[in-house]
Amino acid sequence: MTGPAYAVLAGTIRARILSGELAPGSRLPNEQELSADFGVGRSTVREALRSLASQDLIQTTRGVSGGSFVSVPTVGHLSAHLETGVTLMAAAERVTVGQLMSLRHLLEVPAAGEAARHRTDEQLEDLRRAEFDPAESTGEATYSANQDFHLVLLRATGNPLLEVITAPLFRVLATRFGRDHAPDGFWSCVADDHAELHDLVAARDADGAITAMRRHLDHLTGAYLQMDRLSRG
Amino acid sequence: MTGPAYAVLAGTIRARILSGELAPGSRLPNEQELSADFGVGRSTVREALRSLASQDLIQTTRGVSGGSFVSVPTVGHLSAHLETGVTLMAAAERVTVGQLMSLRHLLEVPAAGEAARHRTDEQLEDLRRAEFDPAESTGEATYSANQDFHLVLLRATGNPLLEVITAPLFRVLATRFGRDHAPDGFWSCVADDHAELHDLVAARDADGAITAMRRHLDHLTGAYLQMDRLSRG
DNA sequence: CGGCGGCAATCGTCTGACACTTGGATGGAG
DNA sequence: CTCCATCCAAGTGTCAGACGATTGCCGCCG
Repeated sequence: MTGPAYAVLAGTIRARILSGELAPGSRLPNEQELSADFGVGRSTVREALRSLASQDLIQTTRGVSGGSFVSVPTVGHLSAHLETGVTLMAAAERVTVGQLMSLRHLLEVPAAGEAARHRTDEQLEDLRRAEFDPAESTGEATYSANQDFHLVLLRATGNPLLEVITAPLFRVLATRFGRDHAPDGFWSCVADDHAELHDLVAARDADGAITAMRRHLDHLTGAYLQMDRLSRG
Repeated sequence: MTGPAYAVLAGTIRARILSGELAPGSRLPNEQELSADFGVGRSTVREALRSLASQDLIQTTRGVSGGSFVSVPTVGHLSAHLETGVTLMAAAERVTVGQLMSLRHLLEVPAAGEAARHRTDEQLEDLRRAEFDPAESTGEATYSANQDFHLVLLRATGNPLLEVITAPLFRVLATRFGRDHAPDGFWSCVADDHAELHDLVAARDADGAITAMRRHLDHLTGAYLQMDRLSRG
């Protein structure tokens, strides 16, 4: 094993978690024991634990019943990590707006069909709540509701990975363009598209939802590309 | 600000990186300065830095020219994080083999078409190198080459996000089923599919590549599902 | 029986010290 | 003048010890 002791230790524990030797929910030895077991100082142990914690592999609590517990990363955790990574890659111009939207097409168009087929009544209700009236709400609320609509639709497919992967993509786009001045009629067009999608999902019309989503994403792509050109001069 | 000091500090620095205030490549103050600036001990600073480092937001080196430098996460970093997350979600049975393969379909089938359109001669050569002869190589080598073939194909699309997202999916499947006993003729079928895909990409036949990839993934799905049923009894 | 205070376990934080790594500066040999 | 070995300075890496903060439990007292 090479590298600093904290990295070696983190790698060792990490491997034990990944291999299932340390089951989710189980408790790691306390910091003094780890320190003694591996023959390193407690600071070194703590640095290794911080490393694991920031990857959501463990969770640490204080108090008499405290300690470090193996935790299963949630959809939200994974999604958040992916979002920061994609944000930075986009900022470094290694990823373009067109590439982001192209991936959304690949994922969200079939997802709309799946959602139309598998949605529950409760999910349909969630979808309705995520609609908005562009004439009444402020920019902040519309921009948040816009994300929610797509999020709920992804969730209704029943495949959690779809949400993990796709949510970061549109969150990156939304935080980048949410504040900019959108073209005239953009938000009302979005609201119309969402309403249409809602109705098609309600009717379980998978083919219709697929077509509508494709058109909706085409609208978004056009608007985003236009805003992107403007912001770059 | 709530929570432990190391978390607050990590969040503060993290926000400065995400906002662009700390540019990629720039150097953070050394640990003593950070300690003084934020009024915390050096151990606390170090725990915050380990946290950021394990998210690939900074990179720390030793020596006189050492320190912590803001770093842009690479495709490999992101991909690796996603892989561990998906591995754990799959282990916790929150994600099924079918769902993993369904996502591969969504992403890799169109990717094959894109690769056929945009591939360079060099990438075609990489693709050829990633083929294998099931009669000659051992299980270990075939299993690694199988991954490489799909990886190279994704890379040839020119969209780095496609690789980031898709590579973890098939790596998870490969590490899970790579050691198991595959059905008779599985590997030679895979080799034939790869050879066919290579030829279609060479001929820049996008539609053909799409069809071939769809069939190839159908083969894989069948084999994986069968192995999955066996391993569960 | 219920509230309340102490108690123990554990993490959180600070201080100070020293070892290790690295790259440049220095100085002598050829 | 060039080249190589050596020393030095700036950082991170690691350890030991101490004390504070938090939390849940247990026993005491009303």
